[in-house]
Amino acid sequence: MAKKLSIRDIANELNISKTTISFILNGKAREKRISDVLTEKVLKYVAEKGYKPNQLAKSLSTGKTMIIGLMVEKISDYFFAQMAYHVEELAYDSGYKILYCSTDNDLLKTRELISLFRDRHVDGYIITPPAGLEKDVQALIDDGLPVVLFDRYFEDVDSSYVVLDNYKASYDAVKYLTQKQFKNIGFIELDSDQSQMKDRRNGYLKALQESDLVPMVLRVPFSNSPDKTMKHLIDFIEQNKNMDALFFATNYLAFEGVKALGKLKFKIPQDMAVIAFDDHQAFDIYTPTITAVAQPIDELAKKSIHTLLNMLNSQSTVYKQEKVIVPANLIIRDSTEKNNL
Amino acid sequence: MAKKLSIRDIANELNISKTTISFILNGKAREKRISDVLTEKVLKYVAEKGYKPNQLAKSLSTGKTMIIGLMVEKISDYFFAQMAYHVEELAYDSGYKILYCSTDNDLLKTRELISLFRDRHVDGYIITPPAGLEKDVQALIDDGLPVVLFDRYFEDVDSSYVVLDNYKASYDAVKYLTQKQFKNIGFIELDSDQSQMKDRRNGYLKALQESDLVPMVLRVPFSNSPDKTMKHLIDFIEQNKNMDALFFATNYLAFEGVKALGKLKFKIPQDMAVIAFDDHQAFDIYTPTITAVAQPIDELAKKSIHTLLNMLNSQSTVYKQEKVIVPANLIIRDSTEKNNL
DNA sequence: CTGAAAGCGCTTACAG
DNA sequence: CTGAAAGCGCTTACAG
Repeated sequence: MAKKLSIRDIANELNISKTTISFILNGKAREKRISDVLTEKVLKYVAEKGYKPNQLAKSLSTGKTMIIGLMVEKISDYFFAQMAYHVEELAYDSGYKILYCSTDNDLLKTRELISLFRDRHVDGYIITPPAGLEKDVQALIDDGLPVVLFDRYFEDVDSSYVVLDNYKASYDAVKYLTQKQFKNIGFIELDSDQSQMKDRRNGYLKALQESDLVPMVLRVPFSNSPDKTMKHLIDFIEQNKNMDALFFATNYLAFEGVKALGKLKFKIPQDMAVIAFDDHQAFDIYTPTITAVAQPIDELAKKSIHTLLNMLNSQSTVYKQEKVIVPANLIIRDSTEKNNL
Repeated sequence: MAKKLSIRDIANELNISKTTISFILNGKAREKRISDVLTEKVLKYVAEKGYKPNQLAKSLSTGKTMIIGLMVEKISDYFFAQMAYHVEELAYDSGYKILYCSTDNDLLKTRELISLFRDRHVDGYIITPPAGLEKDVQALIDDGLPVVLFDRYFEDVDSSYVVLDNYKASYDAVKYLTQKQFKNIGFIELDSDQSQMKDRRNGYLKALQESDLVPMVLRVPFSNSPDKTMKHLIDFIEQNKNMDALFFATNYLAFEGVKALGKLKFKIPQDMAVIAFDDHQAFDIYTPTITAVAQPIDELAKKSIHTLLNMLNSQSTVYKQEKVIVPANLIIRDSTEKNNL
């Protein structure tokens, strides 16, 4: 490999100092009152030779890496994959690159990953935190590192975050069902106390309460195999014969639920209406199409990056911690439209 | 932020040289014949203080960043998202981190991204190259940088790659249809001359030829809107009334195709059998379930990382370029099983 | 067994 | 207007 050109080589070649070149390359020629002639000459030479400064050296001396650490629950999940795509695009537009990792919602793994990212001096963090990460997030903030939590937040930590309005989204979805005259609405959620789940549950409960309806809730253990989840679902459906609608707290649960309903020979929506939280491509092609609470992922990504960039561009390291709550869209499809049949 | 401990601080504190500490930290204590007592002392101190070496400084002096550049077509696509997840896991196991980006299959964008990754001195590359990237891949190889192409390859470039056996997978899928007595099998592909598409098309043509059947091929322009794609599909289906089976070269096309068939009131598989290339979660829950050619993504990811790690661990920078071809699995579901009805 | 010193390739406070 | 020098925090060839 042809040895890469360094700033020193250029300095020698052009018989000027590294300092001058560095100033010119960093757009400080004017500020440092370097002659236009010299500036031109250096810029021309650099363009000709295709010189690119070594970012490692630059980072070591400035302390900035221009890298954002993106820690999502699982990059392969539809929601996080979309998020990653949008975040990447916006970050690159601002000159930042993305180092990513999946936490698998595992506390110890996440701690390890934060430590790795710190060793690499990433400039800022976008994190979907697993339960129990409060102290670690606080530690990042205390150390003056820009952090934006995403998808969920901690009530006890004063951090920036960008989340969906899970409570209202869930409330609206259930309200829609009650308006459609469904009376026995089951809720199927993950066994998790993270904010996003809690808010979804509370929205459901609130909407039922307003109509004097009785809650029926199934909590599916987090780390269940698909088979076990299926069994839980089937039991739940069979034990609540009077149910006429099911609200699933995640799209994954909805997939399993729809399969379970199929096995039990339930017709959707005649025998059971279905709404899923978190939209998915597949909901639009399935027959019947599935009504879903859609998260505006591009919007969530945009707000996350903007919030982070604001912190990165701030002079102080005591950041204003911004809380951003984004409304969801209820996308009505066939799985709730009994009357259209 | 509490100033981070550096190797120099430790040297001062312990009254020994940075050299000695560096040797101990890098596991060269034995080799450098440093006393066990001193080694212990240093290790203990470091553990106590939670000292972590600055990776930037380390990278600058060793020239290794322990970062792999992952350049996929689009991180949000199911296939690439899965790939990213598996690659990440395996890379982290070997101490590597992942810097990722989406090429959008855009040649200029990809060139720009390679340049950015080079500036950051990533140690190796996994790339799903867009058409036209031959010279750039060759340049990386010539400069002694480890590169593994993924999902597609260039016939004219002697590079490592890991790809599916697209030709055989496609041939087998069509062969399956002919054995099922389908006689008029249409093929719907993207208008692309990249290796993966070409191999899929050729496998289809070969299988038809062996049964003396007539090809019917629709090429959908790459950058079409969904609406336009839909129109192409509907026209194609209407103009070929005799078709009894459709083979889609990508899962995205299959989604659109299934929608189109729905609009035209075709029943699957009675009026039209369907096979999709590249499996998708949704194919298993759709009614009827969709037969698909599945790519073993974990296997592809594993081979890619292993191939790259072999190069990274090699002494020489003139690497043996490995070509890995992975077989696909035909997953038979309801959309091809007329006789079961 | 251990350390002083040079080097990786940048930036920037300071001096003139 | 421009440059010599110190510094970022590591590694390692060399010397003893």
